[in-house]
Amino acid sequence: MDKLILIDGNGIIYRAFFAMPPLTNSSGVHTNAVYGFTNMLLRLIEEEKPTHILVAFDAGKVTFRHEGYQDYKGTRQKTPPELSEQFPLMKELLQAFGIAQYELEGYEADDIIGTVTKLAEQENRQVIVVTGDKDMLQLASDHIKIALTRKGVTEIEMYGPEQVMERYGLTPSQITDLKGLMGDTSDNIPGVPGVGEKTALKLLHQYGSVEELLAHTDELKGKLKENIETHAESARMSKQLATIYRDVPLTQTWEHMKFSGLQADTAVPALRKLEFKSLLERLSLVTSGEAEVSEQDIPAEELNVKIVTEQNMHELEGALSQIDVLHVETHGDNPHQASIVGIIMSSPEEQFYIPIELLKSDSGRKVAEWFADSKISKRGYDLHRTDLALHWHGITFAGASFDVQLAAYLLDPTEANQEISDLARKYGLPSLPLDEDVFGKGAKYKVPSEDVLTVHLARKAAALRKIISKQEEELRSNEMNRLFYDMEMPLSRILADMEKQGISVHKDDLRALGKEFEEQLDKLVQQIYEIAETEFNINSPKQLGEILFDKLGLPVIKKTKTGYSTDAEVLEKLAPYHDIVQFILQYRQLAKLQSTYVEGLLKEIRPETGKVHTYYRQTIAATGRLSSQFPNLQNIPIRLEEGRKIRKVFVPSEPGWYILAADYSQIELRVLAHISDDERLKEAFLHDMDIHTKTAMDVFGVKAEEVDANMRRSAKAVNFGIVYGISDYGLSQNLNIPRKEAARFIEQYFEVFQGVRRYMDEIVKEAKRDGYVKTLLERRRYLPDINASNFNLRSFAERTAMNTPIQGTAADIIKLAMIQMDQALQDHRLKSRMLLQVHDELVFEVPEDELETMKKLVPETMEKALPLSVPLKAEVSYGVNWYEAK
DNA sequence: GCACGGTCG
DNA sequence: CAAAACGACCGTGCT
Repeated sequence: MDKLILIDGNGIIYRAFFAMPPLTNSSGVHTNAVYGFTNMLLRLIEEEKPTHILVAFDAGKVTFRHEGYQDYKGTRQKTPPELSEQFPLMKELLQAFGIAQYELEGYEADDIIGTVTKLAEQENRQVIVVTGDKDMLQLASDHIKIALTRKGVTEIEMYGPEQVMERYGLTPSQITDLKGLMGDTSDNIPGVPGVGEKTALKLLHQYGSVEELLAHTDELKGKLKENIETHAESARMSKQLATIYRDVPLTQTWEHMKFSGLQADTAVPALRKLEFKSLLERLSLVTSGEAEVSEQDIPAEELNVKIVTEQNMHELEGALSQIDVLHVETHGDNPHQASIVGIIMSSPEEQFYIPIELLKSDSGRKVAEWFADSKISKRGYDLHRTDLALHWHGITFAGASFDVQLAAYLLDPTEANQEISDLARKYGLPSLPLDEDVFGKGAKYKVPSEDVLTVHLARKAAALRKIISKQEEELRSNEMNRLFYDMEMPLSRILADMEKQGISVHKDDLRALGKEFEEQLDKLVQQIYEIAETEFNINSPKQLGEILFDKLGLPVIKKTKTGYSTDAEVLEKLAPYHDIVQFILQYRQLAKLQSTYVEGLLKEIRPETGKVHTYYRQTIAATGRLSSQFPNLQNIPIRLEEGRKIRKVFVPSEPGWYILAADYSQIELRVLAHISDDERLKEAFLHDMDIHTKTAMDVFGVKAEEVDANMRRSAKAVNFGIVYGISDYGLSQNLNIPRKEAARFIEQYFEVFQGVRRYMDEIVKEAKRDGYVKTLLERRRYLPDINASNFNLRSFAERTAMNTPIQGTAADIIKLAMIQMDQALQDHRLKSRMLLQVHDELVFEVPEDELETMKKLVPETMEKALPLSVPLKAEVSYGVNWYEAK
């Protein structure tokens, strides 16, 4: 028999909010009401096993128009933002649960419930109405039970007509009479003064209804008689007000309310997102079908995994054409130095574990050829790392066609480090033991026995196959196929090539530079100790703070969480007070160069090649940018001359070759001009004007020749601010001016660049509506805090909404340029090699006879990478080292 | 492992 | 009023 659970959405979430202790997820969004609601919901599903569920909401976005729920507090009050931010979360969760929700403009949840129960009545269906509002008892009947929440929402009490009679001695329909007499202050139902529940019940037991009572007021006496006669109209009206409307023009049919059990693949990720761990555990009790087994590991026998030896190698060779998933387990953060722990080659029917030594040996030749064949497509997790690790073990890897890690990154670039087990859980697949549990963590890392290892890797491969089909669907529905298959996948191979190639570092010159720094540092240290009249660790901000502020009594400009701030900004301000400060600033600068760029870089040079091989990570930056590690070659000094010298040690790897570098000019502002479609900004770039000068002219309303250095500097800061998601405070800090003045600049900017203002407004609105923002090429970034009540979180999300499409589109563009450049080098049969990417810059090493070609080809390719409504501009230069390529 | 500070785009 | 620019990595000190 059908059973419908009908929930008063607003009422329950409101009660849950006040009943539950405050609860926030790790990013500070309140979730307590959603938690309470969900807890109750899961319990009801378990206990009542409904076939249909509908959650009714008041129409309108955040305003409570309905009154019934507010008897809790006794007075009307505005919905706190901590609660209103939970409505979208709740609705999203219901959707993930496959539970119908309904709201209709101009009607309250009560009205919808009244109407649905009326229809159910007519069709002989069973309904449980879940509400905190006693008024609803009027709906009780043989078919309709009212589940009244008590103590918030954790307990419910079920009312049929008998229970109503037991409790009040009234029939359900008399509940309206009761309200008519006693009223309800929170609902603005006046009732009759002086009549409370007791009197009202007594009168109703005697007369049955408001009408009947009013017809017999002559039988009453004293004050009561007077009150009732005076307020007879109020009593009638109050009864009317308390009567639930039951004729809403519904568009939702019975079929829409159907509930066929929670589906783990959507419910699990939704609960995980909310960080409801205890509910996740309960979920297995109420999910249907497949999900029942989802908590279990796949039994080892079912994996059908074979360990490959010289003897049975032919079996693997025979199955090669069936292998559709590959997993290479590596150990070590740096893939250029990673060990290979194990390799699983997996087909839907059987899986093969092949030891790396066997693969390297003569007997493994055929399999190694399979790995190297770019025409054979390989699917797996982090194939970029796989490629590098295998490369340094002498195995060529080619033909990557689907990388699960990369797909997971595109589907949610902010979710950090999504391991295979995390993804299996996300998609409700059979669970995997954690790597941490199999191998141990950090220093305790240990490769388990071959049996254990083999089974673990086979489980991973089996999970990958299923994850891939889920991701294929998700990529397609997010319209990310082009981004994935035509951009990130091909780029992954190009990055690996660049990294394997590496860039030569002139070790002796670097050591010599270190020597120079050393001598200067020694002098500075002595001078600092002398002035301080004591020796201390200058590298310790704590000790330095004590010297500057306690001992020397300099004014405290800024504090950190743990004590005095001693950063460069503070020291600059302190410089006029004391000579020591200049020395400390110089010390800091040199110490940084020495430790990070001389010593750090020296450690990363491979003795065999004299090169550094960075590792570009494609799945870290939330905006779509690359990051660089071991060493980071994206933050080599350039702004100050002392540091810039470091660039002299980056040299071509072949004699007579050159380093050639090309960088995009103002790519982010050009992107902004395109996506905001701002006429003024577009015009500036169409005429290739100096954008900061042009901004100064427009903002300050002066001619080009009237723009002084200071105006240009301010305009430049404003342009940066615009790209970062402007705030008057941020600008005021940057320019060291009062906030009000910064606010004026911004206002003037927006007056002129109205298209930019429109873009900023629109993108934030879009983010609030969709929960994410996109780049030109459909790269997404979710912004869960965009509707947060916490000002900080919300503001941050808003700035991110403004910045990400800009920074992200710029990242898209240079990635396209790299792919096209890689192709161009092949097409032109050039020996030149692409070595580095630094966000808006590409660095090559080029033989002399290709210089002329490359000087044209590189900027042209970069400029054509993605046609926009404004031209892209790339500037090229070259020299005998990276320093000279300026 | 976290806090701080500094380097880049 | 609050609190603040966007995105990264890495070395040192200290718990």
